[in-house]
This record gives sequence, C-alpha cells and structure tokens, in this order.
Amino acid sequence: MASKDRIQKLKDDTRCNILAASLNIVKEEGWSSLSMRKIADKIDYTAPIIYEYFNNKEALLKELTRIGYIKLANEIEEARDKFTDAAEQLEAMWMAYWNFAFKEKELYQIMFGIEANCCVGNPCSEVQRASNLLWDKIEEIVPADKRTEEYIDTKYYTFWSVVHGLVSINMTRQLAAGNNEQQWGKDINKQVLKDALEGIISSIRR
Amino acid sequence: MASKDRIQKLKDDTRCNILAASLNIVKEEGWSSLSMRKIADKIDYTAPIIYEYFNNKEALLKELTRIGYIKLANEIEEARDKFTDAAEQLEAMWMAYWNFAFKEKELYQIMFGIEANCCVGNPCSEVQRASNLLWDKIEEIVPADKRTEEYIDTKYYTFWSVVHGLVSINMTRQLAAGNNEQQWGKDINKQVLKDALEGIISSIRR
DNA sequence: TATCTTTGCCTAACGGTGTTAAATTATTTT
DNA sequence: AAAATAATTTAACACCGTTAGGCAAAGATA
Repeated sequence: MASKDRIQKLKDDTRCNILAASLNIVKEEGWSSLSMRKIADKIDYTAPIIYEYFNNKEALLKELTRIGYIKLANEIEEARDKFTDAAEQLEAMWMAYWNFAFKEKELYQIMFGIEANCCVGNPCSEVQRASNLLWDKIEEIVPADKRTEEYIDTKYYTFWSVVHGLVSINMTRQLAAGNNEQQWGKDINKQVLKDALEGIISSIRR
Repeated sequence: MASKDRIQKLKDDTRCNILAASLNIVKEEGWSSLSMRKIADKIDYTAPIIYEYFNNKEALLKELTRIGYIKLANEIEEARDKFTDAAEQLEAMWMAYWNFAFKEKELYQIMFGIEANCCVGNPCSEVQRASNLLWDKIEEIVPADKRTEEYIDTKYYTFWSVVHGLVSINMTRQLAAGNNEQQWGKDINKQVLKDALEGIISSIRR
C-alpha cells in the first residue's frame, strides 16, 4: 500500500502532538501537574496510547530535554554568527544561554533539574541568617569608597552564583557520571572554585 | 498531672523521629521515593499519624529545608571563626558552603530545588553540541601558551557555573518574589552576568 | 468503683498517579 | 463476507497524599 507513508506520517504527527501537549500543560501548570492522563486528554486520546510512542513517562521527559538541548545549541550558534571578534562572540554565546533559560524556562528546568521550589512561602529568619553572614563579610572587605548596598549585592550574587552553579552542575550530573569521572571532577572543581573565589575577592579589593 | 511534660516530650520525640526517618529514606532512595506511608513504616506508625505533627507533606519538607538552612549557617559561622583576616574568612565561608552542599547533599537539594536529574542515562549527542560550541570558542581566545585541555576545561566550567548558577538562583526564587522584586532582580542580574563574563574573559587573555 | 470524656491510633476510603493486560472496535486483507 | 490485523479503550493494579470515622485505652469526674 502506498498509504504506508501517510500512516507513518500520522503516527509521527501524534508523537509530535504528545510532546507539544506536554509542553503546553507544563507551561500552564508546571512540571508537577504533568500527567499521562492529562496529556491524553489534550490530544483526545486515552492514556495508554502514549505508551505506543514512548516507553514510559521518563522516556517522554528525556525526549523533551533532548529537544531543549537542540534549541539551546541553535541559539548559541546563532548568537556566535552575529559577531566576528572571538571575545564578543563568546560573550554573546553565554548571553544567548542566559536568554534561552528564561525564554524556554520549562525546558531549561527539566534539562538541568531545577524544581520551581515548593518551600518558598515564607523564607523564615533561618534562611536569612546564612546570607547575612556572607553579605556582612563581603561588606567588610569592600573598600570604603565603594561600599554601597548595590555594589555589595552584586558581589554577593556573583559569589553565590558561581558556587551554587558549580554545586548544582555537579549534583545533576553526579548520577550520570561513572566514579572515575566523578574523581576527575573533584580536582577540577576545587580548582574552578578556588580560582573563582580568589578572582572575585581580588576584584573587590582592587 | 506532672506527666504533662513527659507526654509533651514524647510528642516532640516522634516529631523528631518523623524528620529523621524522612531524611534516612531520602538518603537511601532519593527524594522521589519519599512517601508518607514509608515514613510511617519507619517509625512503626500508620500514615495519618504524621498529620498530627505536620499539616501536610509540604510542611514536612519545609521543616527539613529550615533545618538545612540552620545547619548551613552554623557551618559558615564556624568556618569564619577559624580565621581572622577578612579575605581568608570569606574564602573559608564559601568553601564551607561548598562542603555543606556535598556533606548534606539531600538537604541542599531540597533547599535549592535541585532534582537529581532523571534524564541523564545516555547524554546523547545533542547534549554535547551546545557545550562543544562554547568550549571551542573559549579555546580560540586562550593564548597559545596556555592552551591545554585542562585550562580550557577550568574556564569552561567557570563560565558555566556562574551563568547556570545565576539562572538557577533566579528560577527557584522567581515564584516567591513579588513582581517588583523580580524587576529589581532583572537589572542586578544583567549587571552580575556582564561583569562576571567580562571578568572571566579578561582573566583568560591576561 | 462506675461512668464519661478525652486521647492515640488505625482502618477504610477518595481521587489521583504511572503502567499493564484484556477486551473492544475499526480497518485492512484474503 | 470472513478472517486477520491494527487502533483504541476499558479495567485493573499498586502506589500516592489526604481525610473521616471508629475503636480501644487512658484520664477525669461523680
């Protein structure tokens, strides 16, 4: 039958619809309320149908992260090609990364395992204590002529970002990597961390 | 009755047990398999009992993050008090933050909404493409005499950490903050990001 | 001591989840 | 038209968070 192709195309279509419907649900209600039954509802089927296109929910999510990585790479490439100077290119590429994260917030969340935290209702005083300790110590080493709240904030966030970023990257990858790779990471991580901390500290004092 | 105190103490004890059992389960099987019934099993009760100590599961998780923040602040404080020079103190404090993240991995995960990512089985080629684009561009601006794989790796991770960290911090906090705070963030974020990127780039070329 | 009230704890249930097997309907092939 | 294949649904399982109702032991009251 010549309709083999057409049928295959229809199958591909619904596969695509499943992915699109999933992303729509997530954009409207967040990852936590994405369920197989809800996806099926959106494409006018019942839940078991989805299992003819994906082995299970995890496989579906995996495909969505794959799509995310493709989009991210495209945007980075596009940003690169807007400049010729290498340094300008590099900065633009990371800016593209940043912009992607917020343009495709949901994809970024699943790509890098970020939960839109459940426990942020009332950040109690205990939450503040740690950041105050750090903030105050930064204030201490900032030269008097630069000691504005905004400047200290900036530096505080820079510290926090680089440390939390490094932690976060390691944690989401920890399971994937074999033990040897983990070992390989330990050294390079300490190196990155020390370098970055000293860099920021010296930039403050200069 | 004088046994009022003793009874109150027992109640406090089981509350404590619930929290400890929860953390144990998470350490053994991860956050995704923490359930009320499993917690109850561990303390030889049935599930509904837990609701006499916590309004719901979310409240229980919130308390665990609170405990996490207290421990984190303690470790930071402790690190600070081991030095006298402010710069040394600051570095030690951030190192304590780093160490805490891995010593109390599970607490850190819930404090900052990090999922030990489900989709890390086989990081397919698409995952690699984005990082290769960035890595290659970094290589390009590294002076020839420093152009080792290790050096480029270090710089790549430094870039990635600061950008991902900033993204990640913003995302987990986005829901909590009011719109005005979000606006306040937008500016300071771009500032932090640009500063950091330029800082790393110039540190590479120097 | 006997009744009443409170407390502690459990059983059963509701609606939801991911997932699978069987039954049913629709389509194609013979 | 009958048989075989495919597409889709229904029903079920085991789990989840959560709530209501009941049972039994303990405490208070008389």
